[in-house]
Amino acid sequence: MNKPVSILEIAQAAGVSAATVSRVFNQPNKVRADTREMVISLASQHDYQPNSAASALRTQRSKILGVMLPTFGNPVFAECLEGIASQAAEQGFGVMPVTSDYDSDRETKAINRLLAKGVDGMVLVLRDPTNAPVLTQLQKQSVPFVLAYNQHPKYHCVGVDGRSEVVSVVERLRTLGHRKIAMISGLLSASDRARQRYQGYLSGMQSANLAPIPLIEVDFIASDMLLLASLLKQNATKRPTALICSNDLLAFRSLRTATQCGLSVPESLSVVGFDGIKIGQELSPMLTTVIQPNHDIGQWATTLLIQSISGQARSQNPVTHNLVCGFRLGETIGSPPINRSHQK
Amino acid sequence: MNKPVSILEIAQAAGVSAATVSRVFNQPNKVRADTREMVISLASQHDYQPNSAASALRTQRSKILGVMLPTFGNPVFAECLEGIASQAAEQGFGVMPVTSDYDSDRETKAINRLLAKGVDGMVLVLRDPTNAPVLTQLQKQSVPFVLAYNQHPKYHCVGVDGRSEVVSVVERLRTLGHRKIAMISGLLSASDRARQRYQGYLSGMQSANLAPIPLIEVDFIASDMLLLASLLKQNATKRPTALICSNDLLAFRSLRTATQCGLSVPESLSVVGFDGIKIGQELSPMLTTVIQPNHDIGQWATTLLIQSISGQARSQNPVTHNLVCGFRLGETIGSPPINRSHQK
DNA sequence: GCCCAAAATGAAATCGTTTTCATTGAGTCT
DNA sequence: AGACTCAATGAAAACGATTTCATTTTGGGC
Repeated sequence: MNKPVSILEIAQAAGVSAATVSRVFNQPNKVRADTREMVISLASQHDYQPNSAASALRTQRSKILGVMLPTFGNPVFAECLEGIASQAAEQGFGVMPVTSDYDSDRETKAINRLLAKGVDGMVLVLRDPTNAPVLTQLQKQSVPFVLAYNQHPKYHCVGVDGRSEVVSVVERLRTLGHRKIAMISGLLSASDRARQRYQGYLSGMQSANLAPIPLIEVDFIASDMLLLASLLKQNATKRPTALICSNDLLAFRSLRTATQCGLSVPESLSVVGFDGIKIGQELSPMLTTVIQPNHDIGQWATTLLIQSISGQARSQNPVTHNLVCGFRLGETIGSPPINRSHQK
Repeated sequence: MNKPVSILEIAQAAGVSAATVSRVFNQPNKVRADTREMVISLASQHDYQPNSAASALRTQRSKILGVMLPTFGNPVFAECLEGIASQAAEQGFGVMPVTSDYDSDRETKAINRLLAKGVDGMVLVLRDPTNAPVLTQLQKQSVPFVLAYNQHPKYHCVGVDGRSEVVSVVERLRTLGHRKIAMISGLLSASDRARQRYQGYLSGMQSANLAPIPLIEVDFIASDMLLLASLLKQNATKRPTALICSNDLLAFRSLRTATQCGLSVPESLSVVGFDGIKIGQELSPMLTTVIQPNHDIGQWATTLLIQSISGQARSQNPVTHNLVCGFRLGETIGSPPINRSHQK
């Protein structure tokens, strides 16, 4: 019903040209102080808001950032999105998120949807950046993007060094006395992060001089915790005394599986997660886990992205920021049970 | 580097006018089949994508929906957002979410940011729609919106009937033999949903002929579970045998508090949540809770919103959809402990 | 073969900004 | 006072689609 006021009406009311009004908002220092103030007060009186479509059309900038995440359901990405959105808002950008559900085809489609909406750039969390033809397409169209959580030498990346973090976890468990340390993960083929963390496990075990146990790889969708269950049901001399979980959600499942197998945590089994999602600290026992700075990852990725959009980037070269993780010493780890059968 | 192709170039390549190309995409039946096909193939050959800003400017429709949520961190809203985004995408809309962190001022600012970006309408989850002047502002500017989770007779709403759901919970507990049933909630002043659920508690207790216990009201931000703790530390004849939590996150905290007070769940205390967030079923004990159809709420709200944007709404009158909730019978409720001191 | 209605197409105006380029005016220096 | 510089402003041309209105085709009926 109410038509929004245009820049012309403000110009008319102020007795200046549209150009001047435009300058008041975009290059205020180019306008004499008194006219500037009059225009501003007039504009706010009339509730003037520059039409974003017109502005986008003229400047070829929508001031919208695309964001692609696997899902909003995992608090890791929800927290990250919060970081992205707040930083973007700070700088006058809006964000448009889409989800891929860990599926390559959907990733491509989702990115194309973002492209169709004319975003100025994107923050992407990919299933696996190694062979993602969509990235070269983006480069060809010269759409700026930053990868979050992923690692790739040729692109801007913001994340954590999952490998070394897991190495520390192994060390820590080793220090507590654990020698049979297992790892459980989602499908390695579905995530470069999972692979990275697994590398950390292998290399941590090696430097600790311990024999690695074959990875327990589960399809996250199906609730097949059977593998883990059968491992945990072995007798005490065979079964692992500690379990490193590739992510917190998996850790929750593992805790439940352990309980169902009659193992108490941390007395009979130590469990460590990876992600540091907040809910973990509300539970009993409180989850011990590596805390990723999800909010900061989002924030940094956004800052970097906006820089490369506005061409303020120091260099053209891809930049990788690995932020440091925290560690939450919860209630799910302890010393391994003493083994009466005293196997050397 | 690569400039995107415009409609003119396609028109030129096809030997037709821009108008025809436009029609091919917007009113295909108005174009002869053979020219239509030639244009389509040419367009896809050249990777033509209509410029969204130009289209938005001309049609005065951005095809973007604003979404305001309290936070992404609560899986309830994350799941809802997923529903919104998928439904929006289905209909060719993008979504632009912002968060208010349960703060009224931020709500207003967030909504203004959405307005500045030129969204076609909004899905809003408000702290409390009762006195939200921002809504009348939206009406005055005739920006369509739909409330999710909130209830208000004058606006479109999609949510659940929290009141009657809690009544059922009380009944259920009563059937199990509970008579001392308490409720814990976030600040009532901060959420109409919390009030609604509390009403359900009161009215459920009344029809069950039980004396209600004063509400345990906690500020969610501060981790003051002390009130609950002191209640639970009373002796067995005084303390409640069942606790209804106004939301799942609070239920997790309560479970932890109970454990810390030395009460086992469900043997000494039954706990019921409200929300049905997925993580609840991964835990031990699995949380018993009312399952809100979060995804569907988002989906419906979006459908309704798009209808009222495109003027297909059946009537002008505000519509309220209350979707039915499910119930997850987890492992946190049971019969109350037998009280030896046999108080009548 | 001709006429007419209906279908298909095109020319041009329009959406509301931003920005270039030209112009005016005010101040400075000799 | 005259010449010149620099700041402040305005007129008008984009940006790329959609849509109205006029014009051309097409096809049917006789």
